[in-house]
Amino acid sequence: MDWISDSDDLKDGFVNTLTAWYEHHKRDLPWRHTRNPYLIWLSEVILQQTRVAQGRPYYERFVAAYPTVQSMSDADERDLLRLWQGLGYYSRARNMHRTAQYVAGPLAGKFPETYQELLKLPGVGTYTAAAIASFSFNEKAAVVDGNVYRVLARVFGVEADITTTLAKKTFAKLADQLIQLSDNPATYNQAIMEFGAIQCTPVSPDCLICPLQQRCQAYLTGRQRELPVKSRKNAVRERYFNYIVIRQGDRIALKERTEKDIWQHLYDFCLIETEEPMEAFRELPEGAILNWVLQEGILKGLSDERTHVLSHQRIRARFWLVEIPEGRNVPLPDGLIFCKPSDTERLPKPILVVDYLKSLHF
DNA sequence: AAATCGGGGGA
DNA sequence: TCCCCAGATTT
Repeated sequence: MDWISDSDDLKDGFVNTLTAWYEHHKRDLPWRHTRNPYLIWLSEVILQQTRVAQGRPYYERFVAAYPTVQSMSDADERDLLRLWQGLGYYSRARNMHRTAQYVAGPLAGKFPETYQELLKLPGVGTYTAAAIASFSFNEKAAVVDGNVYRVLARVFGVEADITTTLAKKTFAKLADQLIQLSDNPATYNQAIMEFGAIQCTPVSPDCLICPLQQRCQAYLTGRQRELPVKSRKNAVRERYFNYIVIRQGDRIALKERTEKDIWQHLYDFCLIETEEPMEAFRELPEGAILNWVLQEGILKGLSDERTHVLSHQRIRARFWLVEIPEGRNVPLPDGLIFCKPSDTERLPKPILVVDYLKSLHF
């Protein structure tokens, strides 16, 4: 009886080839020296939508600052955000803190050990749950990330649009079939992602020395550039940020961002957003308090327009530095608070603000 | 199902 | 420029 179909044979070769390839090509990365689920989880959250080269130094700093889930649970959330500064997608840091508190508290320090249980943690979705379940506990849970979409789409010639729900299910099913054939799901999951990151890259994959070359639908039909199929392109919104940087002595007025917008719980300056570039800030229809600040203050400088690009927004920012004379007691608008240099340094801020503050020292 | 959430780096 | 990165959550 033919209980192994051609298709299964192909898949088996794929799994074995990738696993063998990995043993010879894997990078030496810090989170590959442990099975500690806390450290694996920490690395995976940091690496969500983040390149290894960018995330690695953050991982090192987080491990040094918070070596255990208990220590992270005990941390001030602002300190976590400050350490996260520059990584982007800041809700990851807050979800990370919530998970740390949940594990350290109700779970008594014991990390969940199965895919289904891991999935319940804040900030842990299908990818991260599969990663922890396999890397730490060797569960046959298939990771499906950007690398996996690309490798599977090319090798197996899957033309489904990866932005659609149906395609996600198709890829997840294929990935699940594949990992069932593996003797070591932890290694296989690492292997397919590493292969996508190093060999089967988005642009100009290194097909000439590819061990899957003669089994790759994309290579055999010259469609490496067309696969995977990804339709949706992001509309970029234009925004104009006019920052009033209120300074008195060495203190600067900062404000926590609390609205439902980018950079939640990070700190920036007094912000006036406009639909068009603003030239004369003294004519703004704003609150009386701000007007008083602007009248009492002395305009010390106006920065060039800086463009800050996010995935869905292009922000044009200008910074108006307003000096309040020492000794004068000027009430600040809404949530603004004067911060001494050490506090300004300690608070989490968007890179746009960090860069401006650096330029201020000259 | 689609929108939203950062910042950086490679080609 | 454009693409996309060890995605998750909200709308």
